[in-house]
Amino acid sequence: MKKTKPKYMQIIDAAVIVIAENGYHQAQVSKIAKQAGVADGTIYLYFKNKEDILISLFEEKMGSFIEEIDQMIAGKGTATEKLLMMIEAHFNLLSADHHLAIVTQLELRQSNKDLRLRINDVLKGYLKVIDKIIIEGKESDEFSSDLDVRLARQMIFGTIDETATSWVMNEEKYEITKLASPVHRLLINGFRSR
Amino acid sequence: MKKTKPKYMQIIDAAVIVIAENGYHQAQVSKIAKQAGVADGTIYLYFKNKEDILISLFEEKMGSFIEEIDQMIAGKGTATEKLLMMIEAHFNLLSADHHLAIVTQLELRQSNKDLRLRINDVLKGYLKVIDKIIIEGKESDEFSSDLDVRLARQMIFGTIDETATSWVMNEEKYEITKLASPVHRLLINGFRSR
Amino acid sequence: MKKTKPKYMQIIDAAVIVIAENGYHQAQVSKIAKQAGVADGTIYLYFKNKEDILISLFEEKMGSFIEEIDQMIAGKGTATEKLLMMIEAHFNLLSADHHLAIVTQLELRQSNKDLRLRINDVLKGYLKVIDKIIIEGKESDEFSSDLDVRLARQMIFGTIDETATSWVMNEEKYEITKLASPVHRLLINGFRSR
Amino acid sequence: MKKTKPKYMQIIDAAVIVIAENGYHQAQVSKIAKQAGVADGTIYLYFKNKEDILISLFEEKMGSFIEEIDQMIAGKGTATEKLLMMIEAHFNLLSADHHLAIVTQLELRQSNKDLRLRINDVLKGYLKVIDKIIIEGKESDEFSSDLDVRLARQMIFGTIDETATSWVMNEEKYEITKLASPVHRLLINGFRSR
DNA sequence: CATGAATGAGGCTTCATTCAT
DNA sequence: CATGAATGAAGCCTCATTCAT
Repeated sequence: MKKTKPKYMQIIDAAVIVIAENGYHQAQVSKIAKQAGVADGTIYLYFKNKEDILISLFEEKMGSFIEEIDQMIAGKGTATEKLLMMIEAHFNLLSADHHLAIVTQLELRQSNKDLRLRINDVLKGYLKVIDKIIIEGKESDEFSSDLDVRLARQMIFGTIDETATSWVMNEEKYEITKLASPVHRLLINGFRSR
Repeated sequence: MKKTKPKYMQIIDAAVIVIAENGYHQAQVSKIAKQAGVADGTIYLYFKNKEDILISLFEEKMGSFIEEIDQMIAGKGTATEKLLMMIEAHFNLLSADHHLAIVTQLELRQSNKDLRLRINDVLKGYLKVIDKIIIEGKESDEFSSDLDVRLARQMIFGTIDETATSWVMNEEKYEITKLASPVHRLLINGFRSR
Repeated sequence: MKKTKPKYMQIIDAAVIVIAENGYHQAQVSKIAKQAGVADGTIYLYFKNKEDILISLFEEKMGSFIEEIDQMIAGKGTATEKLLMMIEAHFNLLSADHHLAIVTQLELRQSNKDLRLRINDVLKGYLKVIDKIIIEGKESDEFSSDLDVRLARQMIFGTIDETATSWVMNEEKYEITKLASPVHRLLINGFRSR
Repeated sequence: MKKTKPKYMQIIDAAVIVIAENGYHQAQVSKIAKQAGVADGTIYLYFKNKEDILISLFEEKMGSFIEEIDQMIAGKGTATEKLLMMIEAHFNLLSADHHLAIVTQLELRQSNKDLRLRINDVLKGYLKVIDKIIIEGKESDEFSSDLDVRLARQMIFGTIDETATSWVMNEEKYEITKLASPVHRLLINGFRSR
């Protein structure tokens, strides 16, 4: 509904820019409104409150990304190949959108516990995709049959996330996209049945 | 110096409890003072400002932990064994101190960028310990000679951190200490030369 | 700009009253807001901070006074007559506004060095007006040709200021406006060429 | 009594230095104590409270100055000569003690109304000396018989004070002692019977 | 739909003073 | 006499949200 109105995405995109350039705690509603070219009050016609902007931001940006991933890896290829595709897609996304990388890896983590719980809800979709790959890998005997799915998922997500955060913190001095393959190899090595 | 005065640690311990029980943004100085059993102003005889309490908290708790780890793994054992000791020590620390686990895994991450940079300085000591183990493992041929140290470090740290955060977020429903061994095995599998 | 908005002067007038009645150090922002009939936060829509209220107060009240004086004495009359007009205008201003007299002669002097420097900037305009009169008097030979302008200025300003301060400190028990003429005579006697 | 103890003057001298170098509002009791080489608490063995230090400071420094003046001008000379001696003594005092000049002309004026009233009590002794000179001058017919004593006193004090304050504000760039004679001449011109 | 002026709660920090040693 | 660690009251300012226009 609201989401089809042009100002909805306009405000979210403004929020990404403002947060990336000013930091989470300096991203006042009035600043986002000015960046979006609307009045402060207009924000509240599209979002319940400030937290709602941030949740929606994460849902729109990461939610659509997760769906893409899900479709991208549907059917074709082995679990090993799918994992590579996923990591590559993840690193490509961050590499392509400088502002979004800063916001998701650094700034949004400063949000309070409530907001982080809501963000985790969105991430659960991502974790499910990871779980699907792991289970598929175990069934196809690519991965060890006694591989603990939760641990493997935490390893994959933790490694990708830490790699991405380090890269952003180092001011993106190197090409993160080139890390997809070696990261993938390390993970697969750990999971492989032998 | 300051650190030998009993009130210094008294205030830090109070801060851990107050932050864990009320959350980062609800941890007012007055609350910490009351918990420590001192007057508000007394805090400022031992700490420059509120941020200084939090930095000191992290330095005292994690800094000493890192030193312990460093000494614990000095000399004895293979890199593989040392990595296990480190993971066990990390999980034991969090498991033994419920409040500290919440503070370091969840609450302190809400701090602003300045504080997080200072926290990262402390963590660098931890990352150095990890690096030492990795390099030792490569030299002893336990780990693959073409293992990228930075990637391996990010994999180790990311996996441990994500495992710990998930555990805290799940309200510590399971024994995280039991995860040390399987986490270790997964990591070693990934690094092993073959 | 701001200055045309009614609340701007409303807040400044409130500040004069609150400072006069409570003293400089007891003039909290919340008290000024209440006196002005606005919320505390509204103050900060019109002033950068508390100091800005006080500077603006002085600029508005004295600044406009100085401009008035400047225009009043433009052209018409001798230097001697102009000096009288100036002294009368000054005493009339204080006499007409009890609160303002207290604020400018007693309370605002308690401000810190920064604020006092800003206040001095405003006063420089007044000193320039005085200087103009002195120079004119010297040129017209009303005043001695070897009269030191700086000294004469300090004598005029010092005498007026001390007279006013004494009057306020004596709780305005006598009519200060009646002092304009004798003060003027004394000063002119001192300056006269003979 | 207390005043004969060496630490009494030690603390007052420390206060002058601390206030001159840090400003009135940055002259904390602890800073004065450190400068005096005593413990904070020791201050309160010699002074009732902080205000008492400042009043005592003014009493000791200006009080003794006023007594000196009073004796210096006793008997000898005309009123005109006495006025010159007084102005010279005043300017010499400020010129000889840089710190004291800053404290009395700039910093102590920031004190609250109560303290300033107490300071005025001390100054009354000075004003009495001035009054004596004026009355003597009127009786000897040096000054006009219809000279208003209060106005003349305010003129003398206001001029001296403004001259001194301007000199301190201009960072004492010129020799204030050289101004005694011309200031004196201007005042005498104003008062002279003719 | 859109505006933007107005609201008002809430917390970190300073520093004069005390008093047990 | 002297110390100095401890006290605790008190205020400026920010910014998410509302609502009259």
